[in-house]
Amino acid sequence: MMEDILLKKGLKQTKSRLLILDILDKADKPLTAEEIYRLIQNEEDSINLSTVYRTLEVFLNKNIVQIPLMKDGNKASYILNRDEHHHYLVCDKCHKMIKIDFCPFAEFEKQIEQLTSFTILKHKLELFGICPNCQGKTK
Amino acid sequence: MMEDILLKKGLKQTKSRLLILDILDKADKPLTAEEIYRLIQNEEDSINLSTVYRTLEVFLNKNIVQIPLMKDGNKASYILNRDEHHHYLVCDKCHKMIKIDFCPFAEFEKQIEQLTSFTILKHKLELFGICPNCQGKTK
DNA sequence: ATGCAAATGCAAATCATTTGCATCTAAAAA
DNA sequence: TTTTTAGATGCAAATGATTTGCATTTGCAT
Repeated sequence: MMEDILLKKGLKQTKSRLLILDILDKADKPLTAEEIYRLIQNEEDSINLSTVYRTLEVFLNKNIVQIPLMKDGNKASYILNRDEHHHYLVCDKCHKMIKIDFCPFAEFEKQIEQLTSFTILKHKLELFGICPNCQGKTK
Repeated sequence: MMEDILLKKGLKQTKSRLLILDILDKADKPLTAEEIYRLIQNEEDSINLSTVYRTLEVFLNKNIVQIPLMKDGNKASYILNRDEHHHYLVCDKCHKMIKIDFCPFAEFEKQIEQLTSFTILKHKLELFGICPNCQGKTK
């Protein structure tokens, strides 16, 4: 389960880390540091916002989380690193976000490696469009 | 040419705008506001950093520029919106950045539209890896 | 040439994120 | 189990990117 990951990565098991892992595990969308902080406050527990930032930084270095996109283009948002690979599609009007469970870039990456001699480690893809609800609306 | 774009978009022709357009036109990599500001200072001309930000915001709204990626994950960087479509590959070690001139996303886009009922307007793809020079180096 | 809306410079404000430092705590050592 | 200590946390202040208020200037339509 989720808690074991701290042991596996050689990290101390602290209240903050367990809370943040739990929040991320339950989330189905990327969350910003601020959002994680607020969600933890909602559960009567309380940890400091800098602790959230510091914890996320540790998790990032240990590959426990990743930042698939910048919310509103300016806030890092985090998801747990699961084995699945997916991307997000965001509505330009209402900002609704949905997960896209497949990705056509595996093939592409090989081509790029041959072309550039880089070793490709990862990619970030963000999709933007208009959701069904907002289509037809003026603005 | 480049200058006409202001007329076409119904924007006043000012020194700042022309300078910024010129810098972006000559650039072969995305530039941050700060970088544009510095490059303009180097050419003996001088405009204010807030003007750079305000100008880029106007250009963004008029689709004259786009932000293909966040430099170092935290600074918006801008390129001119040309008709070509491309992406960038960044070395995780030395941060060298190269342009990738093709993108297999067109077919994928249709599938996503059918799957989600969204209308896809654009996508951002960032590639990360290790460049030939840095391969084999320890850190 | 004139007038005005829009653009600019400058300084201060804002917002996300980071950091210094004193204190606390998980987990290794005794 | 108690002791020890490196690492984690809280709090407040600092930082860095970006935005904004306001007085002044400038492009361009009349």
